[in-house]
Amino acid sequence: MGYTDAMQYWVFKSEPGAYSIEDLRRDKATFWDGVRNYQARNFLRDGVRVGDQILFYHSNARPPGVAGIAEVSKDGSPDPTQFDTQDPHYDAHSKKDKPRWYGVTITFKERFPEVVSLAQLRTEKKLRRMTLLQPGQRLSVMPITRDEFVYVCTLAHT
DNA sequence: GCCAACGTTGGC
DNA sequence: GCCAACGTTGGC
Repeated sequence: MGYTDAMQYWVFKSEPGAYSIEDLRRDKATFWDGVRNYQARNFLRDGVRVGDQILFYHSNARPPGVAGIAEVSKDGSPDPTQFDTQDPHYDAHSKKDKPRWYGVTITFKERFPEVVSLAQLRTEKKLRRMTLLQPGQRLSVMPITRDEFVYVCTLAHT
């Protein structure tokens, strides 16, 4: 990564029952697979780069919210689960020479002392424009600004 | 468990 | 290309 690279910031969502920040702490790194939405796929394939910073969000949790931080450690590559007939994310329409779905590798950085809840995020005026908080926003991978990333980290340590 | 907001599928 | 039906997401 050179000095000219502009670091980017993202929210990755996961249901903690499926894969939590604690799982990532245990594994140290993981391939982020199973994303089956084209807009999120485009981010993973074309936007997310090594060194980018990630807010790790727990969805369908009590409470839902940001549980910690991860960092991208490998650029996008084809998601192997799309070719695995035994995997719930198998996609019969995807071809090996033209993969439809991508994932990146992320590395554990930090588990917050407490989850910064969605409810708290909504009370923060500085986060009003954050993609995560927009009505109907359901993407599992979405971009945020550096300021938003830093601010959520501050909240986690206050 | 409910349901609103989306995305996808498939008939036409 | 339209759009109704259906499936999924995810907060509450």
